[in-house]
Amino acid sequence: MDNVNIESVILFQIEKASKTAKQYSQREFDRLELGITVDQWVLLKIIEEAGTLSQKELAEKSMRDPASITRTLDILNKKGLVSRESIPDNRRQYKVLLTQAGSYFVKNNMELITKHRKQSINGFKKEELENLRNYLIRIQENLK
Amino acid sequence: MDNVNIESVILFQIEKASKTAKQYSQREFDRLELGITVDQWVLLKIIEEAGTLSQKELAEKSMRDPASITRTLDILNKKGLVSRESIPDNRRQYKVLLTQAGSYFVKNNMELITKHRKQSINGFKKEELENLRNYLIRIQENLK
DNA sequence: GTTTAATAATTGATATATCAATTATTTTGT
DNA sequence: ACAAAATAATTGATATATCAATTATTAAAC
Repeated sequence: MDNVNIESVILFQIEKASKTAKQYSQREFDRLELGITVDQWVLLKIIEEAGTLSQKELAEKSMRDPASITRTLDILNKKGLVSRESIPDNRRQYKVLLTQAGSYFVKNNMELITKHRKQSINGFKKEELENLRNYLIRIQENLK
Repeated sequence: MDNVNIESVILFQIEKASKTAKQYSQREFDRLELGITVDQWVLLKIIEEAGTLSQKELAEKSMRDPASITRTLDILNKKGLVSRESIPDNRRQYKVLLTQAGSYFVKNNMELITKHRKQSINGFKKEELENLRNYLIRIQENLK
């Protein structure tokens, strides 16, 4: 019987888990008055790890629309957390990077984020985590 | 070392899998000109399964904001797929239900959706699926 | 039984996402 | 070298999401 209850559909559970996690983090962000959204945090973290990267790369890594990246970077730039630097031999793209304030911001809040991450996988055995990671990647492979 | 690469963070992979799946389905919806979004489909499916339910229940089951449900139902109502019926002894909420056209719509497209679901878990053993489901539910429990 | 509190749905304001079109620049093909 | 195609970022139009406030109704507390 194909027509199963939607609650039993894996993709539905993935979406629920994703929403639950985002809402959980955003509540904490708001409570601590960090002044940014979870999606903005993800961009900051990706930039920090890359050191510097183009907006196109940022869009790919975060799986978001380039237009949306432009606007979010404008917001983060107004907050003084990121900047765009011109590239000498390439006037078509920028190097996106963290400002010093942005760098501090990520460092200062990393602990909170780590706490969230740990909370999300509380009670998981190492092997279970490996399995889960593997499953999620396989699903993405199946759908690309 | 806490400050791991974001790609290795489970929550990040969950979000990526979620986005990948939604984009995959939406591309197909658009290609087949179904005229609805994936999120709208989810509401239709929840309503179909429930038979009838209130908007509050619909918001809970879909993990969305009641305001957003109101507006999406307006859209689905304009498309002729859902209706709101008044409840005799309760003038504060409605019974949301599918119209006949909505009911046909769900039936007619269920096969496509089932194909997507199967594609997403292609190559998974039964046991792996059970594990994955279990992991996702545990993560949600951890974050509520 | 009447006031107060809680609830369901809606609306307005604002934020963000997405698509298509546009601009500026760089790369490719001939 | 030059025209055509491709690319990166931006902008405008539109859709949707979210929060807070509002309205209408029902349940509760006294």
